[in-house]
Amino acid sequence: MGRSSFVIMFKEDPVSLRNQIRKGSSELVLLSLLQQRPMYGYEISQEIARLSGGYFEMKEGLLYPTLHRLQNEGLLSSQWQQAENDRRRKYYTITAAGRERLQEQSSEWQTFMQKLQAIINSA
Amino acid sequence: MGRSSFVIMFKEDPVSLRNQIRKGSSELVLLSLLQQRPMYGYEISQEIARLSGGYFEMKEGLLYPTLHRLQNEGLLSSQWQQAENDRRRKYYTITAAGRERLQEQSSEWQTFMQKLQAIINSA
DNA sequence: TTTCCATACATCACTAAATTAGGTATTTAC
DNA sequence: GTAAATACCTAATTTAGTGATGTATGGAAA
Repeated sequence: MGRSSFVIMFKEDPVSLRNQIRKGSSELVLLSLLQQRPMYGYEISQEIARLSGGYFEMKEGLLYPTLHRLQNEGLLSSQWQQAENDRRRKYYTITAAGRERLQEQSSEWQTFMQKLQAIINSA
Repeated sequence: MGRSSFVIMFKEDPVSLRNQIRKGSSELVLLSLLQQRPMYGYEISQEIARLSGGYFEMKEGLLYPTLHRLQNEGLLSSQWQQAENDRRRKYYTITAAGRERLQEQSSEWQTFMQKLQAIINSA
């Protein structure tokens, strides 16, 4: 915050639609990103922010447990790798089962959008 | 189940994308419906199922508490009414604040769709 | 040189939306 | 007469996501 002076701070509403409806999209987001190329956790979180122009951010407390779960379900595999600067990174790769799941999730997402739009536009 | 015989039952996956991502859309759905006309709880739950072709269903355990919360926040008001058949119905009407909130939620939903689509299509 | 930020992984207590399962009461259909 | 539909409601539980914290290394600035 630095020189936190006489400014009223607005804590971002934790129950905004954005925050609420995003729930459940984590799996789709992770599988989508990893379909492009293998990535490591920290990289993923940055890509999510970058691609959405800062709109989304997946916090570590959700990111890592979710990656572990997806690997556990056989949708991802992981390999430790050493970066040039000697930092350890765990790269996640999407599996065949993961690609299948992604297809399902994708079309489910399309349907969901249409159905919700139907309700919103029913006026 | 009735004559539960030799049939493998497929319990609907409770963690499908549909079920997961729907979380958080309740407020938007309710405000959208009530913008059209005042409705009572039971009617709302049927409209949601009808408009989405059975895709969505809002259970009572979510519907009623959410209606109460929205009324508490000043987004809805309610009036008891007697139907012809003498059944009591509690009609909910959207308030001015509710209409404002609906506009916010609507445009937030549009943004959310675009941003998520950007990630999905980033391949 | 030590202090701070960024990188990179991870877990844990908590919050709150949604589910499941119960309850009351009246009307309608078989 | 009893089962299903209508019509309201609440309480215990589950679980995705948040916030806080912890470990460790690398690089930049002071």
